[in-house]
Amino acid sequence: MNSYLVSILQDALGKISDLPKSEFPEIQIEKPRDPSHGDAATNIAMLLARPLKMPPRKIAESLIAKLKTDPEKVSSVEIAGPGFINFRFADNWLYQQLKAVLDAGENYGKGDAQQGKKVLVEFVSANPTGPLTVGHGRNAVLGDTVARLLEWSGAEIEREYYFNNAGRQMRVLGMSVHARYLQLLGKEAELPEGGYEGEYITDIARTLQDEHGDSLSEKPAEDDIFKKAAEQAIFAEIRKTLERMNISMDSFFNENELYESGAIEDVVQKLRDADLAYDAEGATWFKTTTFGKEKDTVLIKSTGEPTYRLPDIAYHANKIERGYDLCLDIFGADHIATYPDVINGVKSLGLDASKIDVVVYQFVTIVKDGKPFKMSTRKANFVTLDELMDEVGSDVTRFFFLMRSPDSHLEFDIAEAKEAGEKNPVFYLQYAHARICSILRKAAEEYGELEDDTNLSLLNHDAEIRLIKNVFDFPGAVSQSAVHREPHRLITALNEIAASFHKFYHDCSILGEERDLAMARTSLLKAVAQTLANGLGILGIDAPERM
RNA sequence: GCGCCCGUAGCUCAACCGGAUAGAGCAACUGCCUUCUAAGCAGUAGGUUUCAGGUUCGAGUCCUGACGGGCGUACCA
Repeated sequence: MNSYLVSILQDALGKISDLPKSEFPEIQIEKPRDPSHGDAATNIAMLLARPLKMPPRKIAESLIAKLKTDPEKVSSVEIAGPGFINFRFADNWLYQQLKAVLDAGENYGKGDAQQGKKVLVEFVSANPTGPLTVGHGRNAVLGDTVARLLEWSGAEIEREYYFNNAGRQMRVLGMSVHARYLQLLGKEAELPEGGYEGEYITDIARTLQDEHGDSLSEKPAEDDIFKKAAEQAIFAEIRKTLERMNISMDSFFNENELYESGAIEDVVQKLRDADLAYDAEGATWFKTTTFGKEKDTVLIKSTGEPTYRLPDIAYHANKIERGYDLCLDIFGADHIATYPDVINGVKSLGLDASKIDVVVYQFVTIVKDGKPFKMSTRKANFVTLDELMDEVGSDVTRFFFLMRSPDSHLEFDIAEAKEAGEKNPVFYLQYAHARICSILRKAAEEYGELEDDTNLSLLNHDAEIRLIKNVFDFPGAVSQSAVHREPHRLITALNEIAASFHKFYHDCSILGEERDLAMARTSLLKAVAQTLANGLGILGIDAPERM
């Protein structure tokens, strides 16, 4: 519809002015906030006021005089306010589109903006040092949902989890298990400096005890067996947690591969060749001052250990070399500072860094017992995602993380999510879907199955028209959410559909109505239920048939 | 100090690329179940969009500067 309006406006535009085509401002069609302003509006007359040196309303008048609208599509065109041109859609067009929604079914809302693109979404990527916490939840849910949105835009998606099982963190983790293991055997042992205090460490030690008795007691704390046991147990838990949240990874990428393949050394060498890396003070540096940073950045510490930036660069280079059209990273605001280094690193290797894009989300503030709660994996001060899902389920968990803009700090009130039961906004959507399903079941009993020749033009109640129009907003909401990587936009649109449905439910009945009308309304509700189900599906949330 | 994000109703947050009278939920108050699920609907109240300038037909949105909050700014990840 929008492209139709743009094309007839362009025609009319050509007739009223002799401006060269390149000077025309882009014709924007938007949906007015206030429904009394019609179904679509354009501000083109206002944009032309300056170049044409005419008052906007005058321009709008002459534009409309030349506008050839198809009465089957547009029922009225009006000038309003400072110079908006408002269009109202013809009812017949609405009915045709509604039919199209029903025909599209579970594909309704799919677009082709990313058709044929191969996209890698990397998210979660928590190192296996402990269970996933509520803090990781936003990353996990956001990443998965953005992936789903891109799938709905036609992209071919791969979900990847990047992790590092070497390094200091993991060493301390293994030593922590070792200490707990000795304690279980009744021996004196202390957690290492900065050790992991969580209960799960003892559980892992107990498993080792069950399998090996005391035969490991002479092993040094750094022995791989402790670390490996921890990694395996923790990863198993992480996978389970993700699965519970409806998240399924396609691949797990171990940072270690980058060392084994020589990719790390390769990066350093190439940077040296490009005169962007040098040795000083026992360390190897990346000349980030070349790119406008205040200081150069250490790539390899004087201990010989790389900083995380080096494998990050190698990893992103690896992703691009694997041939994706887009590599999307999901990370928290605390990692934003490293992003330019990675981009500059990748560029310096002669790769196309424009294929990398990033979704940054702001921190989650956990509110527990009415107070902000500081979490630390190491100190075992955390609420795990599993605990949260035990309380509220995965639907509520996902919804909470998605309902706010990624740019916005998210306050996650545990108590509120727990008691959320009836008040929880996710139920508003699910309830609408369940309510429709219930009606459809009863309508099928009373009137039999839908027939193809349903007379949709019987739908002319205000509540019906509003509902139809809201359903039409869905594909746009999906594509906008995908483009901006902001799932909350989709939630807003779904909320409006649900609200319009609940209003319809109140105003219009089906059972007891004359058959033709009942059938028409049943068709409408099928379209609404389908739309809600599609939308909830993108959010990874169940669309229940009964509640 | 510098960089990024944020500041909107009592609270948590929306507002599509700069559009028309800034919207929801929660909390408060008033109505609506003999009738397809009241996990709902309708209504009342609640705002100088932190402040001061600027840009223009038009600013919550863009620019500058204050103020307030978060996160960075490591040879930690």
